[in-house]
Amino acid sequence: MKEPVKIGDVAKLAGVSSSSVSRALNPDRYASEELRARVAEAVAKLGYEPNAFAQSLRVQSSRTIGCMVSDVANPLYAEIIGAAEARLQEAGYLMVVANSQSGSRELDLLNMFRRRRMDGLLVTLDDDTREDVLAVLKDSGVPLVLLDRDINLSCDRVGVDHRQGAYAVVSYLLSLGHRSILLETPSHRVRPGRERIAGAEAAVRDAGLPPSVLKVSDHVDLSQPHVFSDVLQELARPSRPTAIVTLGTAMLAGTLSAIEANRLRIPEDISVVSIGDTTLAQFAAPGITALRWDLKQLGRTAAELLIERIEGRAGTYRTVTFPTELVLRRSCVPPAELQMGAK
Amino acid sequence: MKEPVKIGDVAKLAGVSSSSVSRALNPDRYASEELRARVAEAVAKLGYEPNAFAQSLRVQSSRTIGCMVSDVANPLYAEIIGAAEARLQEAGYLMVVANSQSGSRELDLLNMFRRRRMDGLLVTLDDDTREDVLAVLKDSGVPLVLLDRDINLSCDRVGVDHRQGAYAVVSYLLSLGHRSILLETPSHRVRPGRERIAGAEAAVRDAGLPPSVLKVSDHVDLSQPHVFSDVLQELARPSRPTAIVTLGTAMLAGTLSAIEANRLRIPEDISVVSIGDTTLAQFAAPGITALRWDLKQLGRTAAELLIERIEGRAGTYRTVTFPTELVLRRSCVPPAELQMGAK
DNA sequence: CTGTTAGCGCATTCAC
DNA sequence: GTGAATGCGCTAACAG
Repeated sequence: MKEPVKIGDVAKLAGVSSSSVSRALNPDRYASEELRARVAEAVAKLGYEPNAFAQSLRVQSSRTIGCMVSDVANPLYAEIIGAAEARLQEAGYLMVVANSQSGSRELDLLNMFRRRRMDGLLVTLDDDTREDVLAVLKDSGVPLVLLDRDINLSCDRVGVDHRQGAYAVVSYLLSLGHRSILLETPSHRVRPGRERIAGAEAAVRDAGLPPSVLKVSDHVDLSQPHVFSDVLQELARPSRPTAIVTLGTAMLAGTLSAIEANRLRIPEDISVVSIGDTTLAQFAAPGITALRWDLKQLGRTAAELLIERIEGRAGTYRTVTFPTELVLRRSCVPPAELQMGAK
Repeated sequence: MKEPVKIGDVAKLAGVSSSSVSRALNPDRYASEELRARVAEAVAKLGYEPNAFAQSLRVQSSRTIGCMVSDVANPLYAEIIGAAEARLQEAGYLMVVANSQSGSRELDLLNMFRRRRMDGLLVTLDDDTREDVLAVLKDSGVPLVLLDRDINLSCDRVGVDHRQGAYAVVSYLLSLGHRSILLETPSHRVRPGRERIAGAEAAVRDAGLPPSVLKVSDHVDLSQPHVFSDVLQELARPSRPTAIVTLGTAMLAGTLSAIEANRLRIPEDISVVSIGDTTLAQFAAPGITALRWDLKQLGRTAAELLIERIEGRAGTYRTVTFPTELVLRRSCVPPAELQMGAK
């Protein structure tokens, strides 16, 4: 391997004390121009990089933030993380990212973060109601930004207006004449699930229709095979849904497979709406009407709030909620019994 | 915030010295059962978490590995990263992930990693040929696993057999009768690009056909809009391709958009193959024939190689290459002029 | 088996 | 403006 060059080596080469090197390297501290120049030269020659541990130990700040999500590979998260990381980089922070494996590792990970004295946390829990996780989070002692979660904690939040979004989606389907709608969503254990369900139910209510119009199937396991078998089952019922609303991730893939397996055609036999405008929704056959929101902006904002809080530039806790927009494609038409013309 | 409890506090409460606490907390070190018990109790009562900086400073190991990719949100990377992170977690490592923003930040990030004394690196460069980046990598002094890159460095590697894959894809298209194939791929600045191009060219050669059968369009910008306009242009030529091969990421999305914008039908008017079996390829209209490889296994293996190397259990440098498999779907048929029957 | 001492590499007092 | 001493929290020698 290599020799780790330390501040003393630089000092020796530059013919100054190590405190001078430290000062020369720190922009907002006294140091003559000449000293800075000599130090810079020595640093370059030696390829010196300060040891961040020693710095952190001294300064009590790691310039690292921890990010915990249930699954990094979920495209909805990946986009957010990418944008957040970019913003953090600009501000000189590094980001640690950790999969909580659908919640099972949340406690361990949070403790890991604590040991490393993360300056801040970007978190999306797998279950808003787990008291033990909440407790750890509460006395973690560092700024926290919640990603689309709603737990009883003093912290900043960014989220999506899923309620309004689901309301819009379901209203749209009702207006087309659908009276048997299946909503496939993550469970009410997390905010998006709860809000979505509430929004969908409100739409039915406001339309003066009975609750039975809406069937909610909420999942903890969001994987493609799991959703596949669930939708398959729903399609097998005598009163099968005429429209399905589902997340635009692997859940949409599972749903589309199940529809295909049943030899149903979209939209003639069944309408589909994707929650989240993924490339999958855009290019599926046919294009899937989707609820869109700005993932990049969300990630960036989360990072922004966190940075401001860490650097003491933030006041009262803020909640930024992003609106959604319904993108119409060809996957939705009135239910078969209302369709006129050919067939 | 909160009071940071340190080892001394635990020692005091347990009525022992801080070295005893340290020992009691470290499994492979002498300590009586009674001591361990008392310390454990004090730790629990105080909610003590050792300061990882102090530990790292002392032990000269961060138990953190740095991962740098051009874009975390690229589903092909996201999957790999997720799997690698899971394996690293098992081994007690945390993973820092950083976007190199298509290469522009590689140098900075590598230096950041060095400051933090990462125990190992998982890296995929944006350009295999940049000498400055290579130099930094070379004397980074820590174990490195290259993800599908091929640079002149002593390190472990995991990769995909893109050459064989591209060979298979192009051979297949040629066998269908295509004589004008467009390959959309990342540039020859990176291994996958080079290998792919070489494999495709070999397939043409081995079929005894002239090189002009294959048109390679290699990109540095892999974004959807960029590929869209490129493909649009290619489709506008008098001798437009009868088959397109493209990456299954945003590039595929861009390609499909361009085809759609041209009102061409897949596969009647044009055949399409996706390199990488993404959900997009699976559910596009119609299903896109795709080249598949095991991303999860690749990520996991990368982590594995790195861990073994860090822990001194590795000998000579290894290169693990994953095979590809062609998944046939409905997006490929003989070119229009060879099709019989209707139309 | 346990307590005492020292030092990991750096930033920061305090003198000069 | 710069150098000498001190300590961030921890683990590893060394004694006992």
